[in-house]
Amino acid sequence: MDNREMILKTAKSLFYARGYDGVGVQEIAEKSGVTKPTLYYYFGSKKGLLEQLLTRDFQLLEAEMEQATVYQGDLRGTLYRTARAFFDSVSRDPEFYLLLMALFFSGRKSEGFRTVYPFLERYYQFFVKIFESAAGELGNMRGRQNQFAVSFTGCLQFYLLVRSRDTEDLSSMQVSNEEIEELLQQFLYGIYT
Amino acid sequence: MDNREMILKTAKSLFYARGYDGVGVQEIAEKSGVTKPTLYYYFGSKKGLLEQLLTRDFQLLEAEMEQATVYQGDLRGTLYRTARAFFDSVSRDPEFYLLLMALFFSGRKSEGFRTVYPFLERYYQFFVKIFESAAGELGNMRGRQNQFAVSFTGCLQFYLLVRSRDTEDLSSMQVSNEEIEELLQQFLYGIYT
DNA sequence: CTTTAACTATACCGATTGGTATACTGGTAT
DNA sequence: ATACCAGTATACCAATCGGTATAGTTAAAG
Repeated sequence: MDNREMILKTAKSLFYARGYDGVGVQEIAEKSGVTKPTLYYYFGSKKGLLEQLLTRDFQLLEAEMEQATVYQGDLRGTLYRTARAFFDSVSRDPEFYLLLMALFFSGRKSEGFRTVYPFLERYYQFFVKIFESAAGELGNMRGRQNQFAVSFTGCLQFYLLVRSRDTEDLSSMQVSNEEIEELLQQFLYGIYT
Repeated sequence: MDNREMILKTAKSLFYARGYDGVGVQEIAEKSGVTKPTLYYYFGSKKGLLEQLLTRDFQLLEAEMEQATVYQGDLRGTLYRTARAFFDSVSRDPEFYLLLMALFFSGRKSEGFRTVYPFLERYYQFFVKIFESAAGELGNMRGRQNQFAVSFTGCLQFYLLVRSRDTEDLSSMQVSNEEIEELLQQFLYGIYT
């Protein structure tokens, strides 16, 4: 693995564990086996490092979401594929996903938040698009696409969160098809089923 | 307002805006109109400051949740009161609530997370309790209390989150009774209603 | 009048922060 | 042979980090 790659990998892991502001450039360089000027040669600044990290890992995430969220006349099926893609993405790289969440919830005026915001905004649009496409199936939405998108992502997020609460080993954070079905059932028909 | 109070207030506001790790003790002291030793006299450490801040503001939050979550033979009513109390708490002190979220999602090995975790664990139990009390109404839960609690809090959280995304002015983050009814409807009976 | 305790300021600590000036390396193109 | 260039290391910068030793200052209690 070349130095650039090594730095990105180390940074992701450290940012995940102790937060963007909690980790110094010095430590990232050391644990990557390089010196600071090398890091600054590639990334220019600490913010630049985060940006390139996000840009790279978001490409995978978006590519998967792109094809999972294609509406094929069946809301439930689309949501299922989306949820499946979502959980797969996360279990492939849990550190990255939890880093995203941390950055999203960090202070609105922090560098971390401002850097991650445009990425997450685009990501969120995939979910909105699903419900917009399903307008025929859902009847008059009265602008509720956003509410649906929010509560669906909310379900996914928090399902994951509680999972990660118990399991210290993130790599085993697999979500089964049956669990997705249950989650979907509740989302579509409520808890009285 | 005395110094201690002033420090707590300033710290909350700064931690909210730029994150626990993103704010130095120096700045908190300065903006509170005191010097660092004064701050350390009262709180002992930066972590101590955060702890006392959480302890104080959590008392209000818990007191409200305590009475809102009392089950009175009616799940929907209980959830309604809980949601109402939740949104009221948040709109009374949005900075505090968003600080909680930020800390919760911050790296598992960060000081901020470790400090806030026990508080949030207790908070979450209020939601679990609701669904446990409603066992008679919901039939065999097959251990799904947690899943319900998670997805309910998830709905609340993300409803709020998207609200706060658009409105820069947090103080106007009021959620109407009608909105709560809609949210509840969806949670209980799904989106096909 | 003095002791005590709560509180606050001056001035400092070593360590770390993000970032850089400068020089050097190895390989490649002319 | 030489000029160039991507990449790397040594050594440094001012500023800030969390935290503290010490010396007041103030007001109430004995």
